[in-house]
Amino acid sequence: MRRESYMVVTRFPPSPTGHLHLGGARTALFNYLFAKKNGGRFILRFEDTDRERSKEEYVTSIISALEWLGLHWDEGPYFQSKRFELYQEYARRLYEEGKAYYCECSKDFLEERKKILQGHGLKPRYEGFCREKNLPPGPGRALRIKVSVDSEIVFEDLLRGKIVFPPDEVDDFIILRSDGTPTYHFAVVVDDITMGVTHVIRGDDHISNTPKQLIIYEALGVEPPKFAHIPMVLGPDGARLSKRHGARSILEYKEEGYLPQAVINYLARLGWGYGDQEYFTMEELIEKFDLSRVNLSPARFDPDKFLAINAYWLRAFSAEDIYPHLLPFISHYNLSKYPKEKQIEMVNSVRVRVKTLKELAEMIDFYFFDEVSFDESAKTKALRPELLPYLKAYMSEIEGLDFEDEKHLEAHFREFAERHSLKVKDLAQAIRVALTGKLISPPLFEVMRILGKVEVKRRLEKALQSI
RNA sequence: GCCCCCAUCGUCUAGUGGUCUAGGAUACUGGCCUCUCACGCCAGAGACACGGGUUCGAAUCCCGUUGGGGGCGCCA
Repeated sequence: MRRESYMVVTRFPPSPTGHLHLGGARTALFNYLFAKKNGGRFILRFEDTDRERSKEEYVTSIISALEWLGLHWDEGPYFQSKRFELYQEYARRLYEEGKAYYCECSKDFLEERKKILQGHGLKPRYEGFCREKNLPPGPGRALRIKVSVDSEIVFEDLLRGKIVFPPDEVDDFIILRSDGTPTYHFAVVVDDITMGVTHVIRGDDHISNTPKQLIIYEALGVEPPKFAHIPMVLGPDGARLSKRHGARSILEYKEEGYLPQAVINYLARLGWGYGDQEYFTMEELIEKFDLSRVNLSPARFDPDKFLAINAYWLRAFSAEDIYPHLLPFISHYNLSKYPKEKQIEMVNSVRVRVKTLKELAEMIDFYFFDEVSFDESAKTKALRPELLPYLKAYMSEIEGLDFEDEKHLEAHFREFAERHSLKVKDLAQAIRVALTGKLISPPLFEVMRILGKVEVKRRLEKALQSI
């Protein structure tokens, strides 16, 4: 019989007990990239065997985060909660083959034994009380796998090479809870087998779990997949990611004005490098991603660098590409005030000055004001009374200027300043505040051109009245 | 406590025994540019955790120490 042609299959198996955070997103990304790079399939599977903690809202939020990032799955989403019969079938097989047995030990009793063992400085483990009892299934009985390992447990990690565990590392652990639901390790293995997963790329916090899963593969008589344990993402303080920093939902970064491209780029560079290259599009990542270049040590999340990468993509993309992402941030502005081409020009003029879409939106808000709202300190600083006569003179002169021509506006402005022995800077700042309400704005003549002659005159007049 | 993983500038990394007086990015400092703020450009400061080996030669290989991370559930 001919074997089916070899195809790479990876999966991302979040448990819907929280939002998708940076660590999870990076695991998803690496699995996605590896699959795409090798022309394989990428599966999404929700590990929701813990019905207590699993929430529908997290399923929804994880899915939209993945979609926003552009991490499209080829199969799924599967839900373990809908596959219980399958796990029970596999478990029954092990039981019938004598590779698993029912255990009637109570949780309290087990808890007590654990404490005693720990008290003796031993690793807490199940001591096999029910192993030889030959108990049939029954209420309150959990199914344990019979573990008899007489040599070291070894597996070849794609990144780290051989990883060796002592023979007594694993005890007779539970694969089916007393309520008949599967435990994590068992469900994962059955799923990976039935879904044809060839490469398991996951956080290195799973290294210590791998022996258990290897034992299940062995009992089931199935060749295990290849494993690649990638280092975890740590918080800026080097501790585990917590709510305070990176454990925030990916969707929160979306709301703060990060581009999906920036998130992908930042995540890719956390624990992976490609020479001196810093910026990658998804296409480039798919082309260049390689497990052998994945770092082995945990990486800290650095908000500054993340921001810098976002700022880079804000500059690198065209204003047209950025615009759709910006829309949600400016939707409450009076957008009908300007045609889309002018809005695009606004984006163009400020995108090098901001680091997020949110900041971008804030920087162009003045264009849409009916009444300029002044920053008081800016006003006192720049709109000084002694400038009043000059501003009036300037206002009367702009009547004859071509506002479509920035160069023309600027030339006249400089000439005007010189004629009145004014510093260009002083006059510019005064007009800037008059038009925008702020000390910081896009280049003045660009602002004037986009605003148009009528609006500029109107705003100048208003400002002069208030001095 | 037991077991596992890891170790280059503050941070992310390049580096796979000689090309390393260790490169890039970010953050920081100074300068240039300049109508503001940015962008950009130039310059500066900043690291191979420590101790033993192996080798003619080690950031690169081995061992130990220290430090960091993770696992040890009828959670995932």
